[in-house]
Order: sequence, then C-alpha cells, then structure tokens
Amino acid sequence: MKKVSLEHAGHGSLGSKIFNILRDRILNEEYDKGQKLNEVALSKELHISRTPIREALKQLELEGLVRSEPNKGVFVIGFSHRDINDMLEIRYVLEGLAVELAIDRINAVQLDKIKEAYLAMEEASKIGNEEKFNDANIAFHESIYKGTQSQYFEQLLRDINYYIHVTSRHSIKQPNRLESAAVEHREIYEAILAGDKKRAVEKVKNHIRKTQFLVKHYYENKEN
Amino acid sequence: MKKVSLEHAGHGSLGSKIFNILRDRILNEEYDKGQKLNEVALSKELHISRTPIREALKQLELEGLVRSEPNKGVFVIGFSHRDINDMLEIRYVLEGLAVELAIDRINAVQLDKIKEAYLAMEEASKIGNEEKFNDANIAFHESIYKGTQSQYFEQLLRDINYYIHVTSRHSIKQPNRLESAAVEHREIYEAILAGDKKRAVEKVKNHIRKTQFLVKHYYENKEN
DNA sequence: TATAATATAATTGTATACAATTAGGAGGTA
DNA sequence: TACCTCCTAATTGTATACAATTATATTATA
Repeated sequence: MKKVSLEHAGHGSLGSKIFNILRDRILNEEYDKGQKLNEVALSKELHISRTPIREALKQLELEGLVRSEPNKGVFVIGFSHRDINDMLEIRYVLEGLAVELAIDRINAVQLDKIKEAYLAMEEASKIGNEEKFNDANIAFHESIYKGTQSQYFEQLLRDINYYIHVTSRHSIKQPNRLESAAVEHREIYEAILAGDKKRAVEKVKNHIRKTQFLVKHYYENKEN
Repeated sequence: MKKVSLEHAGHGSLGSKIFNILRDRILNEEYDKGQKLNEVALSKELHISRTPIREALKQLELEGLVRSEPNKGVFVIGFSHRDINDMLEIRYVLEGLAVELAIDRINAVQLDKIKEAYLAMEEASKIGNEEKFNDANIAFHESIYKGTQSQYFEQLLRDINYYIHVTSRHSIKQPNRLESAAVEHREIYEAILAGDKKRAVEKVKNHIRKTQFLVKHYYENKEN
C-alpha cells in the first residue's frame, strides 16, 4: 500500500482528502473486493481522528465504491467485467445526450477547454505518454458534460467519473490506440464547433463503442 | 414546517432518519432556495447531536440536493424549470437502456413487482388516489431499474429517484392523466413480459416524453 | 455619516469520550 | 467432536468538548 501525505491529497477538509486517498486506493485495486475498511485502523494509519474518516466513508458509499452495513462497517465493492460494460452502455446514451445539449448551451470558455484537452491528447499520443493522455481524455469528456450547463449532468459526471478513469486507462493499452483516439476526439470537437448535432452525437457514440470494444478485449485477454 | 417524530422516519441510524426528513422537506419546498441549513439549529430542533445531522447533510450533498461551502455551511439548491426538463431528458435515454437490459436479465420476482405496481396504479386510478398512484408509479420504474441487475443502474436510480417523485407528482395533476398513465404502464409491462425489446423501449420512451410534456405544461401554467 | 479596524459571537471542522451493537472465544454440555 | 451459552473485546453509533474559521457588531477614524 502506497504511503500518502495528507498535505498533497487534494484541498479542503480532511474528510475530502481522505476520500481522495481511499478512492484512489479502491480504483487501483489496492483493497480486495469485499474487504472491510476499519475506521480505527484507518484513523491510526492516517494519524487523524475517526470523524473525517467516517465523512470520507460516507462519501465513498454515496459514490457507490463501498457498501455500508449498519453496525457492521463498510466494505469495498469492486467491479466485474459486466459492471464495466454496463457503465459504458450508460455512457453511450448519456454522452450522446450530453453532446447534444452542450452544442446548444456551451460557452466559449468550456469550448476552449475541449480544444485544449484535444490538443493535449494529440501531444500525449505523439510522445506516447499514457498518463498525460488519460488525463486529457478525462478533461475532454468532463468539459462536454459541463457544457450542458446542467447540474444533473455534472452530478452524473461525478458519479461515473472514476469508472471513466478505469475504462479509459484500460482501453489505451491497445497498440496505436492513442493515435486513433486522438483523431476521434478531434472529430468530436470539430462537430461540436460546427454545431452539427447529428454528426457530433454519431462521433461520440462511435467513440464510446470503440472504447467499449477495447475494454472488453482487455478483460478477455487478461487472465485472472 | 411539519413536525416529525424520529420514531417513524425510516429505519436504521439516526443519520439516515434525518436524511429522509430533510430530503422530504427540500422536496416539498419547505425550505427556500439558497437557504442555509444550520447544524446546531437542526440538532436542537430534532433533539439530537450534530454528528448525525452532519452525516445527513453529507448525504444530501452527494444526492445533489444541497451544496456545501467549506467553513460556511450547506445551502439548499432547489431546481429550475430547465433542471426538471433536463432530468427528464436523462430519464428518456436511461430508461430506454434500462428496459432493454432488464428484458435480458430480469428475474421472476422483479417481474412480478412490476406487475404488482402496474395493478396498483390501475386500482389507484379507479379510485382517484393520487398519492397511491404516485407510489406505485415509482415502484414500477424502480423495478425496471433493478431488473437490469446492474449496480450502476441502481445507483443512478438512487440519484434521480427523488426527481422522479417530483415530476411524477406534477404530471398526474392533469385531468384524466391517471387513467392514460395506467394504460401506458400496462403496455410497457406487457412488452417486457413478451420480451419485445423494440416495443418496450418505444413504449417507455413515449411514456417519458408524455410525462415531460405534462410537467412542462404544469410549470408553464403555474404562476410564480 | 460612512468606512475601516477590531473584538466578540456564532458556526463549522476535528478530536475524543461514551453508549450500543456485534464478533469471537472460553468453557460447559451432550 | 459438535454445539450452545455466556462473557469479553472490538467496532460502530452518538454525544460532547475543543479548535479554527467566518460572520456580526462595536468602536474608532476620516
């Protein structure tokens, strides 16, 4: 288990810092599926009281990363092959709707962020920097969601945000995927810029389907 | 403000009871938009300590009903006409997908709950009991979501569940809506039972569109 | 009077103490 | 040995105390 310093784990209250730490750990599968997260153990390890720990656990529960059994504790949930696929099915319909709404509502700043993200992806694909590519990828889709100017889309984004991370990370493990994904995102951006809803929706949906295919491929070829 | 007894407000920890109470209040617009929810004031009113209050507020925040400003407090968010419409757009695509997945995965118990819910709606429409109708309506759609056997759909359901309440409540205020809605749900149920995905998706989407139309109508004809 | 600085009160954030519940083991019985 | 009961320890749930931050009011100054 990686050691962390609270100093550099997000900003804000202790609770939110702990939340970020634990979420990363779960995402990186540093905890076993079903493993119990003990409050005192965590508070001792992180050298704080149980109060912010409990706050973080509550937040994790609401994000669906752990489940809480009354008077028993919280347990990490984990995700199956099918869960990941379901999540991409949901993204398939949600992102189609999001880009449609975003074209009507997005402002210049958000549009520029999409462009920035796309350019960063191109740059990252050239130098083969997967981590940078992944970050830019997240930023790209996040900007579309925010472009809807809808508080519910923002909330849905928060909910599925970390699964986007997981799936994205796996999908770009395929050879030449960085390059092709960069092109796909450029096409999406251009369609949005042109205000062409039909084309934008089509490009986004195709992109998600391709991601879905690659992720499925990743899981099928990984032995465990 | 309606007085509540903690005894009958849900089951489980105090925090979840408080959450239910506060969620209902926000939903019933008993708090003004932007109003601050003071921790000590709430704890005095409900005769408990701040700890479960904070737990409930955290949960409300994650459900998107309040926003929290660090060291300032939490404030009720409220919803606009457009927010409601966006939520129904989201439901339009999500429920289409949900019913498709559910047809493949639903089990007998869940299918029976859909039937039960539909029958309850028919009964409620006959005697004109709006509250009972509303509850059955929620149960109906909830069962479809659960029929997907997907943890993410269950979570999405939790997230938008209360907006379903709001919109449903408003839509059935139209004359004869109970009857027509009952028919629509029967058609959806029959399509699911027959395993006809195409028809089921079509019926569900049409139903949501109609709800959307009626809710829009409700807001346009209400002066405020 | 209007504004700025400061002191005070109120409020949130965190730690800790206590209560209630659950888990696990010791010991007894068949 | 297998199983049950009871007791103890561990863990979660709740209350309260304290610290840090923010809001409010008061006073001073122009």
